[in-house]
Amino acid sequence: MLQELREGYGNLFEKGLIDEIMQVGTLKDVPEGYKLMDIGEYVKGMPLLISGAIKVLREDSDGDELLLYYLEKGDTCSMTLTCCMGDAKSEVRAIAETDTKLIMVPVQKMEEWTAKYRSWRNFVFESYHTRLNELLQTLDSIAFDRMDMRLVGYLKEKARINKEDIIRNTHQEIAYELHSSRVVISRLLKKLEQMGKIELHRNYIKILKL
Amino acid sequence: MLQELREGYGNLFEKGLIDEIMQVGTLKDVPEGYKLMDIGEYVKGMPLLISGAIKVLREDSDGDELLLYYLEKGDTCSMTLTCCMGDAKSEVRAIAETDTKLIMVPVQKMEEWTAKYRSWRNFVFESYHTRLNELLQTLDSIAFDRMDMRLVGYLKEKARINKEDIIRNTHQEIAYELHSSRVVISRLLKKLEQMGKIELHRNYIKILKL
DNA sequence: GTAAAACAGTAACCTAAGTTACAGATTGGC
DNA sequence: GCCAATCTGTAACTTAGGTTACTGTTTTAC
Repeated sequence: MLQELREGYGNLFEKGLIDEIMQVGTLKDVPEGYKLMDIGEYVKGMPLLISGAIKVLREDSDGDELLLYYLEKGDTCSMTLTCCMGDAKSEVRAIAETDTKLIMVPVQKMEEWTAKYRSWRNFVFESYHTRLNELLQTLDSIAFDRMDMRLVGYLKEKARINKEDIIRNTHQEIAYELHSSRVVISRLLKKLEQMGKIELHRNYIKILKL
Repeated sequence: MLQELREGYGNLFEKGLIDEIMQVGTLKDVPEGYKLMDIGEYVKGMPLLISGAIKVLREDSDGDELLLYYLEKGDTCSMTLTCCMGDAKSEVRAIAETDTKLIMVPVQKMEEWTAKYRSWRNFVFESYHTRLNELLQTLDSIAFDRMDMRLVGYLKEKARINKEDIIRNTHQEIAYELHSSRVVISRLLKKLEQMGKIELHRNYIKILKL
């Protein structure tokens, strides 16, 4: 675990903090598709991502989903952060987008470290900052962009996160995450294909130039 | 200032912190409509609200606006919080919705107090928590609700914030904050009037039962 | 191998909401 | 008082995107 910690957080955290994390943290490997957290669940630990990616989703009362953002190496879940203090329930769902390696830290340490370690404070606030901004960007795209632009953004981001130019999803799955319908997504994807920007296949999409 | 501080934050903050705020904070009265912060500006101070309300808005590249949420007594701006650590620019605009009284605290104290005072840490995290959740609710309403529902929610919230059942705004102003067009808002408002839920007048709307 | 399920393409249609245009009423400046 | 600006109401039209329905193809289960 020490190696992973040093690699991802070594230049962020001071020595003492690294030691403490080593003592109370547990290294976990989660497979793609694994549900790390669901809406209404209580938060038990705080994840520090080492590798892979986690998608964070919102769901409304009818069960409609909406992708909020991805967490990557060096990120942590700010939703978790807020929940640690009061023992509040999660407002979001978190699912491993790829195979993911992370360190779980018990929430009890949060408060203590915030007082004790400057680097931890910085990390926590930095984390809030990026997460809030990503949430704002998601909100922007929903409020201001049309579906075709949102779809292009989605494909780009997904390709970046998965580090390949192939999106291994059905149209239906994409529709879920963008909170649209399968027919609409198929329609727009077909347009993108006709523009020569992507190539459509069964169960996957090849990105040419977006 | 001491009285205001005790009233709004007395049971939240410990004695030492109250003293420090007294030393470095400045009490300010801002009139309705005053712009406290704009997009791209650097954050200089952190507001602790005593009375009144502040609306927080997002703007896209075309200048289209969108109301995010209101800040009230006991609230602070979490955008400011994140900005304090790194010296980042503001991502949002903040305008006094009503005449507002607040205490401005220089951002330099943030870091120090977070380490020093337990009550300050709790306040900061609590603040993040509520703000993130409000942002999520705003996002929900944009992603999942139709404009008529959003309008009803807007009127309700505005009435609550202003503590009266009269909304002193033109249809155009409402359209801006909901990121819609005047004609659409007029249309929907007329429907609400026909349902007996509101009463329309020039420059104001009377809420009957929503 | 065969039946069932999953996936994608497409057409026809519907609706919420944005746009343009214009008219009448009220208000404010002078 | 008078003109200009502001505010609201309404009609006609457009469009993005959601819905339903029905293909044919590929994959999976048995």
